[in-house]
Amino acid sequence: MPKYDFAAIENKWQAYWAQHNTFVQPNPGQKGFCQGPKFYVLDMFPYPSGAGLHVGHPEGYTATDIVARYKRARGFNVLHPMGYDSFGLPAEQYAVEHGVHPRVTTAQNIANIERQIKMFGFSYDWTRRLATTDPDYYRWTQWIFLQLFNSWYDPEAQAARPIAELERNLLSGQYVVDFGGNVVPANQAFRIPDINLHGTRIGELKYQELEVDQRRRLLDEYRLAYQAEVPVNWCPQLGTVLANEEVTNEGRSDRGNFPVYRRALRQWMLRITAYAARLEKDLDILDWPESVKLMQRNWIGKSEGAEVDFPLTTMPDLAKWFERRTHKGFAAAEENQVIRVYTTRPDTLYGATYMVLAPEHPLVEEITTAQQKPAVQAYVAAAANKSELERMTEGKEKTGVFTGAYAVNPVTRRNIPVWVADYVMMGYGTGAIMAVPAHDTRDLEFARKFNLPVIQVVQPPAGQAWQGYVEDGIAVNSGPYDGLPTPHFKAKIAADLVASGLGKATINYKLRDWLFARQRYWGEPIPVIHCDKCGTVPVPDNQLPLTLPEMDDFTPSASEDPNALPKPPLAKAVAWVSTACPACGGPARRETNTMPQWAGSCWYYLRYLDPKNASALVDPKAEKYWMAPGGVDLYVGGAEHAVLHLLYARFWHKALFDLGYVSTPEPFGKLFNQGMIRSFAYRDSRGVSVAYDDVDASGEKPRHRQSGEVLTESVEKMSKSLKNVINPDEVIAQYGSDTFRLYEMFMGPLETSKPWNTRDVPGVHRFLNRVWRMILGSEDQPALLGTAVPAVERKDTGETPVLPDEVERALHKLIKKVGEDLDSLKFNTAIAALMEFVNTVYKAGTLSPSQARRFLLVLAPFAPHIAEELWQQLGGQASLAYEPWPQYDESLLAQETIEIPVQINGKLRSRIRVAPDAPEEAMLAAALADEKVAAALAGKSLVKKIVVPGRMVNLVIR
RNA sequence: GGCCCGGUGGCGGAAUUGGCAGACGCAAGGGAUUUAAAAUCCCUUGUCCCGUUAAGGGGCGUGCGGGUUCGAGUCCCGCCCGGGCCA
Repeated sequence: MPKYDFAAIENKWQAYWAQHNTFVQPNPGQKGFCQGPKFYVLDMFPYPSGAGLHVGHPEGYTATDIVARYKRARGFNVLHPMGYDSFGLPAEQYAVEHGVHPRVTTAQNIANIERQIKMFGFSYDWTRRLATTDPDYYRWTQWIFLQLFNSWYDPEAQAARPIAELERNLLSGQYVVDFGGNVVPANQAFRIPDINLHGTRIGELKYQELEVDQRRRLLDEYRLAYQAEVPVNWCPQLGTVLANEEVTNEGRSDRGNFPVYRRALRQWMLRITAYAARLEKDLDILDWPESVKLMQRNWIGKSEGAEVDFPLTTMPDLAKWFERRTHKGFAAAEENQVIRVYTTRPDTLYGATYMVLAPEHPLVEEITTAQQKPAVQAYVAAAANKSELERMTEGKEKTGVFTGAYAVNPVTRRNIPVWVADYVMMGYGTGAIMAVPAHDTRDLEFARKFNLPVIQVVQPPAGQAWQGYVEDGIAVNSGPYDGLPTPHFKAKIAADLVASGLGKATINYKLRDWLFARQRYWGEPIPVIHCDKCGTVPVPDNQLPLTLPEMDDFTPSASEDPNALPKPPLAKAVAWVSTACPACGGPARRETNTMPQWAGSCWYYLRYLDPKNASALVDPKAEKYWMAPGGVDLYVGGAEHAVLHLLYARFWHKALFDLGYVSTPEPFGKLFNQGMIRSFAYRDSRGVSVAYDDVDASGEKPRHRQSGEVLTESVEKMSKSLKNVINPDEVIAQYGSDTFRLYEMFMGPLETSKPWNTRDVPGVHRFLNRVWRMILGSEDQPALLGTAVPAVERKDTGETPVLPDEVERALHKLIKKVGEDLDSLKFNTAIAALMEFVNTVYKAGTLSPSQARRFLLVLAPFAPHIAEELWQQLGGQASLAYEPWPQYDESLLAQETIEIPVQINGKLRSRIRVAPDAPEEAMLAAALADEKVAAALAGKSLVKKIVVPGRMVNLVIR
């Protein structure tokens, strides 16, 4: 009989599957589609780096492939696609360093990574393959961007709506524009303060009363994709702005380690903040790891508190102002001469002894006294250079400057000083705070440093110091509120603030709008055109995709000068930039920023559904079939995407949902994070890393192969510098991909991080060899496969039925166990069960052809190549991929008798055999009849008897 | 500093969620087969003690200390260590 020649077998079956289109899955309405339930199982697609795959990639891919194959056997139509996230900074950097066009390197990298992926024999439907750099793909990325550009978030509908609707509502007078430039429903307009600083009535404006360019700017302010002057991480030497996560803790660029500066630059933004509430709330309906939900919740950062207005002492006729507020209520927009703060602790209002404005706060300039001006200006200028991270870091010495101005604490009516300090962020809340040093850590540090008063307003539980106590307690020094517990106080004062028109309960989010522009070449061009006459105009639909211009020099303009302005590489493509305005036909300029790397991955799961559609991003019929009701049925990937990718994709999906392009509120119903595969790293006494191949691990302690020196061993992330990277190509060459798949799944639970141990690989390989010999035998060993059939299979021949043999029973147990384990993604224990079954067969010495075939069907999801080959050897005419999953018979699993432990005083003393369904009394009787138990009981009194039917007996004696 | 995971033999890890701790695999040891080796097959293997050998028997064991319970790897309290996220 032939040996198990894994290389030949794996090549043969991979070619077979490709030739026969075994895993091509048609859409509803297409040729070959069969009605049935669907299962969409998705991998986080890889970034095709020059280094190719590492062993972490195939871990998730193998898990999803096993599920995909299992679900096919269970009769599902399975969507299992793969593609490439191929735009982005690393490709461009690589291209710059090697002097090749990114398109070329990207194509090479994709070819290499696809070759590697195909070695594993994954059952992807390769006809659905996509890359985010394909113009056919990013045409629709650009299209979605324009949908966002052409939409606004309607606060009444709580949904994205076409911007044309907003304009219609403004024209009809349903909405008006208040003097702060905000769109307000007309029926709420009376809330707008109708007196300005100079005492003249200004009221609200009708849209029609605005100039044309004012109207345009107003609408632009409300788009989901908009431009704004925002503080960004500007890295002149890379020539681009960076996302926060691309900046190190030291305030340098992740790539290249160049200095990064805070600059206010005009940038494209996406209004993800409009979706904060829904992104937070809908986490509840998702079957995701709690840790990921928690991270998203923290990132969104929902907090409940209150906005409170503090008038400045320069307010003319303060008493009148308070009186007016009582009549008119809380102002919708901020008023002049008033500082509006956001606080999560309105119950500490009586302890507010000073206020702080963020350095960027517009009031800083206005309220600073002449005397304080130089100091404040210098401070604001210095703060502008600091990164947010630097400013937020706790424990850092607090800094700040007094503005010279005073505000009135609205409840104590005392004057309190207004400071400017960089520990307050403009982007959070209102950019201003009331400081309660007694009960806020940062305020206390600040107050101590600048000698500001500290007043206790919360009584902590006995034994705790009140200074710096930030938890809930009982109110003190708070006038009429004294004695109230914190939660009651919060509720009461919120109502009271509303009544006096001084504040209102507010929900606030930490989430910021998404900076959506990079000064880069290798990204999707933002499809808009700037016209001096018409403003920002979208590229017309029929001109999409807007492709990247051919350029020889796509390096960004780097500069040592921190004040240099961004010059995106696309600006150098002069002919491409200059174009005609689609609206007026006049001369106009193309946008030269490109989209960030996250853009393409925000919606790729939708394009897989209908990847070749030229007239829509996805056909609605295909979308409904594959996505309804809960979206992707299983999404597997690394935890590093817990926040950003998954949050951005959810945001786009919700916007597309609002606009009617998708039918589910969430994209990914079930998410699973695979753990990281790490590996042993070895260092010698000098701390120098020693390569895996140079380590002799056969002795007590790992030693250097050449020098014999004892090495220290640790488990680390795989990295070049630690010389502990495992290359999947080599493992597959030596053992085959079935072994590789099996090993990665056998290492431990999918979700935990585990160390790769090459020494363990032969173990699973040995198992596959045992399977092979079990069915086909070897040169010097006959196969265990016999022609005899077990009793259950003989039933219909009329012979006397005998009890099912142990192999048959073991097989039913196996089928049940593997099914259950696959449903809960416990691959390691499923494989252990497969091994146990084979061990049983070796002990029994025989199995029938039918048993062998059923075993192969259960093995197939894990090790598909060997399963197909043996299936064919047993007479199978076609691939087993669509053979139904074998059934098991519960009654065969029931055993005649089971062994039950008997404990005396909680210690195991004996075992008895009883029927599985033996009643308590029978179990007790059997236990008491046991020799050892009787011996233990002799001379003692039985105090208590605990009998758990089918499980155990415990006797308490004294 | 806060929050969230985790800590089980020489190693990776099992353990119907409160009911026989250590499934399965690796490594190690012994045996069979072989001229020999590889491969293969079978057996042993948490640890300590008693038993001359033996059959047997017992104590201790899931990071540490306490608690709840007839019974704790699993639940509660306090600590130690490792990882992740946020600061």
